[in-house]
Parts: sequence; structure tokens; C-alpha cells
Amino acid sequence: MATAWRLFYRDGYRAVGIDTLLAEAGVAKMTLYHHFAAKEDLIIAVLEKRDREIQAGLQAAVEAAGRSPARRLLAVFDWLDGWFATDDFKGCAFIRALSEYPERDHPIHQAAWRHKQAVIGMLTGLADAAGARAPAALGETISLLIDGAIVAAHATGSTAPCGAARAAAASLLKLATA
Amino acid sequence: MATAWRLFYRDGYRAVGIDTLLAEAGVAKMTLYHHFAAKEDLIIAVLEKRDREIQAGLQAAVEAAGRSPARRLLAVFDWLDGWFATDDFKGCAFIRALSEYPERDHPIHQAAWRHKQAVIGMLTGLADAAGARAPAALGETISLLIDGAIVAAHATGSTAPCGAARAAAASLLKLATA
DNA sequence: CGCAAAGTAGACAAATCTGTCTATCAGCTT
DNA sequence: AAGCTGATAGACAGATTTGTCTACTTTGCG
Repeated sequence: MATAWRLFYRDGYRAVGIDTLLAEAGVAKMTLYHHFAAKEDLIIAVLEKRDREIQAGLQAAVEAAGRSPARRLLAVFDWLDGWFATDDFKGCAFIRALSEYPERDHPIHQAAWRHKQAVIGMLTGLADAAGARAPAALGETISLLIDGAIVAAHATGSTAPCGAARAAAASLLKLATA
Repeated sequence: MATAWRLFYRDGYRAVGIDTLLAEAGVAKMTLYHHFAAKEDLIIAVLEKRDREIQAGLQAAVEAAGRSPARRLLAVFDWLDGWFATDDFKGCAFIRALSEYPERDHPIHQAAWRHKQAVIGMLTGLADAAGARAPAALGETISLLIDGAIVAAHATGSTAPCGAARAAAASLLKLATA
């Protein structure tokens, strides 16, 4: 699973073959196919594991930000900034899954979308706690900013888009609570 | 080229094989390889063609919006809304190219990024014309909103993210000119 | 110890991938 | 009419794809 994550994230889901993956992990083919019926299922399992890790990471960043609701909401961008700065950062595995499996009824597409929905839910909760007038709308909008920043940071290799997204989110939050 | 665009956009760059494409287009293999040295070059040519089309489409939408600078900037979202509503909408070909070719020094990755830069430049110009205090920052931020909206619209099949992005952009524009 | 479960190596199938090559043919220009 | 340019069909190479199957070995547990 760790090897699968590393290679899929580094090179792409379609770009990495089962054989490459197994050779790198030192695992036999039948072992893989005993646990997963197909490559597709492995990808979904990897995405779901990554989803849990991200949610835990975000939650921890929010908790570490203290008790001020506004700071807690904006702490998401601190977490994002740290992520963008990692040297193996290659964008968002879920956006990339949506891109490689563009059909909406594809299981991988849907798994990726479930993650995005979960993040929006989290942001909506934080917006609500911060006293925003329309927390669902603010949560969704901040999610747009985050996804846009991830794409831009991936394309450029810079963490700057995070600052732009954070500033916009702060402005919108102020407007929504004033 | 038209067939290449259609199949790449519908299924993905790696997912579509040269043979499939040629069969669909009714073109011989040697004809393709006479014009392009490799599949990679074909993909780049398709992206550059799409880039020109998008820029022309955006420009036309802006011109059609009249002379009010604010309306001209927000006209971008009207164009976006129309795009999201098309029934073969599958997200942004450039974000998907960045996703499938995640290495930053890959020619396809760079071609996709050039397009995003061009759009940011266009948005910055519109923000400048609208009298924004920091037009480059506003242009970049609106680009984040747009990319986020494209991803969300692709994942859900709804045009709603466009409305959220538009509302946020309008708020930020107001703040930047007030 | 003895047995069952799980992992391993590797062959194999059948399809598909990109890219090359040859030989033929159509159409245009001189 | 001759010749040149560019397209065509299709074979071909060599690698790679996912997934199946067999036969063997290791491991854990009662």
C-alpha cells in the first residue's frame, strides 16, 4: 500500500503498471490479487487511506490553532502551506484521480469526489463555528480556493498560491461575519 | 486533430491509444508520424489549439459584456457557466494534463501551465481595468476560484460551483476597488 | 509435531502500447 | 505524359498491460 501510494502519486495511476509496483514493493502478484480484485480496487483503497490521513492532518492543524474560530478556519491554510513546501509535492491525488478517470460514474472518480465532499463538510463546520452567515456557501467557496491553490502550486512548484488563497479566504470570512 | 481532442478530452491522454485515435479519425499511422514526432507532440499541439480557442472564447465573452469594467471581469463567469452546462464537459484539459504528467519539467506539463499563465494575465488585465488596488493579486485569486470551480463542476456535474466562484470574485473585486 | 493459511516465483495468456517500415496509390504540377 | 509529393493499408517489432494459474515455501497456531 505504501509503495502503491508513492508510485501512483509520483507518476500517475495509469502510468504505473502492476508489475513495476510489485517489483518495487517486493510483493508477489498473487498476494496483491488476493487482497484486491483489480488495480482499480487498489487505487480506491489507496485514495481512502489518503483521505483518512488528510482529514486527520487537517483536524490536528485546526486543533493546534487554538480556540479562536477564525484562526481555526485559517489554520487550514497553514497546513496547506507546509504540504506545498514538501519536495515530493505533486498536487492533489484526488484532483488527479478525477482527471485520469473523468467519467462521473467511475468508482475511482466517485471515491475522489467523496473526499472533496468530506473536506467541504469540514470547512463548513469551521465556517459555522466562526459565525458565518451562510456557512455552507463559505465552506464551498474556500474549498474552491484550496483546490485552485493546489493546482497552481503543483504547476509552478511555488507555495505562493497558498498565500493568495488564504488572503482571499480571510477577506471572505470577514465579510461573512461582519 | 479534432478526433485527438475529442478522445483525449473524453477519456484521458494516457487512456487513448494511437491506434484507437487513428481508426476513429480514418487516418494512417504514417500520416500522423509525418506531422508529429511522437504522441507527446500531438498532445501539446492539441493543448495549444485548445488554448487559442479558450482565449478567443473568453475575449469574445468579455467584449460582449459591454464597457463596464466590473461587468467585463465577471463576464468570465458567464462564459464558464455556459461551458459547465455542456453535456460533454469533463473538466479542464489543462488541469487534467498537469495531473497526468505531474513532473514539472515535462513538456506537456509546461504547455498546460503556459495556458494557465495566459489566463491569469488576462484576468489581471481585467482587474487592472476595473481599478483594483493590486490587479495581479486579484487576477491570481480569481484564477484560483475558476480552477476550483472547474474541478468541483467536473466532479459533481453541476454548474453550481460557478455561482459560488462568481459571488466570491464579485466580493473580492468590491473590496479591492472600494 | 502437523496442518492450514498465506505468501512467493515465475510462466503464461491475450491484448495493447508506441513507433518503424515497406509497398502501393492518388493527385497535382511541370 | 512523367515525376513528385503525400497519403494509405498493413505488417512488424519489442515492450508492456492486466490478470490467471501452478507449484513451492514459509509462517503461525493449536
